[in-house]
Amino acid sequence: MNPDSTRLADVLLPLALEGPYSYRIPENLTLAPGDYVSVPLGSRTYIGVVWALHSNAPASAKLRDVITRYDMPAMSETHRKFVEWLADYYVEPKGNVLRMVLRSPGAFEEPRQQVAYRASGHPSRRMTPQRQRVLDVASEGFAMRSAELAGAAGVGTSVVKALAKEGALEIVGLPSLKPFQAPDLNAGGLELSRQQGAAAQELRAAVASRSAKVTLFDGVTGSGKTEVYFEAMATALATGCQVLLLLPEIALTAGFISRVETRFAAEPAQWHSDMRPRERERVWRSVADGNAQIVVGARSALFLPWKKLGLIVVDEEHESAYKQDEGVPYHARDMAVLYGAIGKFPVILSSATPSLESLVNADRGRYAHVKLLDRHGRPELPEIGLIDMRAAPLETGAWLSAPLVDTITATLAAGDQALLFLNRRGYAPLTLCRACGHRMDCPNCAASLVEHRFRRNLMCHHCGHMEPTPKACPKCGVEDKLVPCGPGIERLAEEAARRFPDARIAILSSDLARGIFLRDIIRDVAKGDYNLVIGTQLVAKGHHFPFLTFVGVVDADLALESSDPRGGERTWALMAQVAGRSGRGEKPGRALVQTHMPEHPLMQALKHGDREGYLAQEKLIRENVGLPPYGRLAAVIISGSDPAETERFVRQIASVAPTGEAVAVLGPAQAPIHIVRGRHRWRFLVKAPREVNIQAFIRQWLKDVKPRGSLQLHIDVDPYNFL
DNA sequence: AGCACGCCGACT
DNA sequence: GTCGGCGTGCTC
Repeated sequence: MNPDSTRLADVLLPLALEGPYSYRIPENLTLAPGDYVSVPLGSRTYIGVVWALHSNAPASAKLRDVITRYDMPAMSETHRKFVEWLADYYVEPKGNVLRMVLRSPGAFEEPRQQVAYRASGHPSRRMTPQRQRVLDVASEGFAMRSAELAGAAGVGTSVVKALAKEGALEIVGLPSLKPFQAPDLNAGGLELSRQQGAAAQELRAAVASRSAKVTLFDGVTGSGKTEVYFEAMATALATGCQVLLLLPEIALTAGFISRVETRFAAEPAQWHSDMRPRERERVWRSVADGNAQIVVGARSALFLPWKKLGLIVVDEEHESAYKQDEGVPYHARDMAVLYGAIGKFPVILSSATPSLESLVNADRGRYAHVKLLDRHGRPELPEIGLIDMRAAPLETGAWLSAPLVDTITATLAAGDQALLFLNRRGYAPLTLCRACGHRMDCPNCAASLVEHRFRRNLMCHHCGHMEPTPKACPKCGVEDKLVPCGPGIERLAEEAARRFPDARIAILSSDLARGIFLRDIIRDVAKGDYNLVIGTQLVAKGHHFPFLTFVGVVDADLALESSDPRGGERTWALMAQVAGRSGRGEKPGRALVQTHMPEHPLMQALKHGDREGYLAQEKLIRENVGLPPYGRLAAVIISGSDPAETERFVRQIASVAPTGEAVAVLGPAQAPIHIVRGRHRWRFLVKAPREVNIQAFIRQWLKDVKPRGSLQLHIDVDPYNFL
């Protein structure tokens, strides 16, 4: 017997499989753990990763052969461990996690040679003006692709083709994937203030320690955190490591990229959901072979096949956008910390309003804590005043109280810019029939439809269902009796136009009328073309409006009213960010907040700029009830299309829940929006002390539970919404 | 994720 | 009597 015939490779496949499958290694192949291979499975072939090598055949399996090994650097042991630990932490099949790594299928195909053209020096036999222009452009020396060349000469690609055929243009092969330039570590560093210099020194020291040290970098908006962590990145790059700068998807803007580019005199690799396959492939391969040294990316950039990652910076670490809620529900900030622990490299978490989780980790001494104050020596928040809405009666159809209106009038009169913030898209969140009382609800969800006047329709914010706004009530048929209830940003704009007829109003919302681009509006606002800005959540994120001196918050109670225990944390971060939009120029900023509960500790803390007091209170509440970060939490979510069948399944799961341990299983309860996309949703919450392995508990509980038919079961470890 | 096997409704 | 719906389960 040939001893080689017993060489086996365990290959992990990007499928919902718990573990790898074994394959025979053909004699002409040499494999090592981490190699990317293609293997047969059923009637198809898949790309997988060699997880282990061994020689003892599993008893039952009918083994097949590995087909090929891809000529690509192997996945590092650190990265493989990362996949395993992540799968384990989120109670997810390893193969599902691998699938997130193999998100660039093009990277495994033979790289197509790109064809470019250059003037050969031979003239064309039949010169035309078009041909002359193409040759003029082509003679400038750079080889260009046909579309670029034709575009620059203002002709069609057929002219280029014809010249190439004649020999007047010669074909050159371009390197199939353009390499990334190496960063220049000393390029565009700005002069740092003394404060910033000290913070940079601390971060550099953390990076230089080359250990799994996590630093919470806590700096006021406008304090120049970015420039400071750039220095830490330079330190890491100097040791020959790759650096990942994670941003919430929405913050990945051209403006931010150009700051990185200026600092390091090289365009960083970018990674986000909206990339073309070719660029995706380029970045994936460049990360694998180490050519891409700096990657600026959204959360999924964690899964790039890092050759030698040496630092992760998580900007805006408190952002809920880091929590993925489809597929594998991972939290990118937490997984960045996990990667650092496995790869033994530092991680920097940066925020002006850090999450309670990170702050408590800093308190416990698990994270280092570096603070940075405002450059102008301003307090953390601008002056925030409260308007007690119980004492400020509103006319029907109006949402702006007299003090708010007066302040805006004064602000505009002074030639300054004001912002009105309302975290609600559309015109009105609710539409009722005044004749019969019918409410316009989504046919697929247990939620009301939101009227959007710009788009002239009613829309469900949970499933995307849309229907034209009807004239007559669909229930009783009476016309013109449908009335909008409550404000959305579009309706607020209407009121503002009425009250401030001379204002130049800009509306910043994710759904605008067709043909209007958010980017253009944001630019014009920053230029001062508008003096009253009305916006939803997205105005809160990082835009710099130098002329803005006043912010009015129309309804500060929205997040607090929901019974989600994180409502307070969210409200604080949102208020701090929104209020922080004002006073970024020369003049100090001011904010007024409309609330029905001015005596609420959070509102009082906002008024007094007392973050520490608010945090102490919030920590106390969480600690008393054992919520994160003082306890562990996981949600078990069951959904199904048939209500009775779903409930039966839920009861069955409830009946096998282990009891009497330190772990509490709360529920089942219907989810807050109990029908979404026609699926009925229930949820259990599992609450455990920090020292308990909650994943093991859930695995044990659900090991024999099999959702059948339309039923689905999802496990969400560290759910973002507690309720 | 595919794809095949399997058991219940409307057709040549 | 068959064609085919997609529910279930397996793939090294």
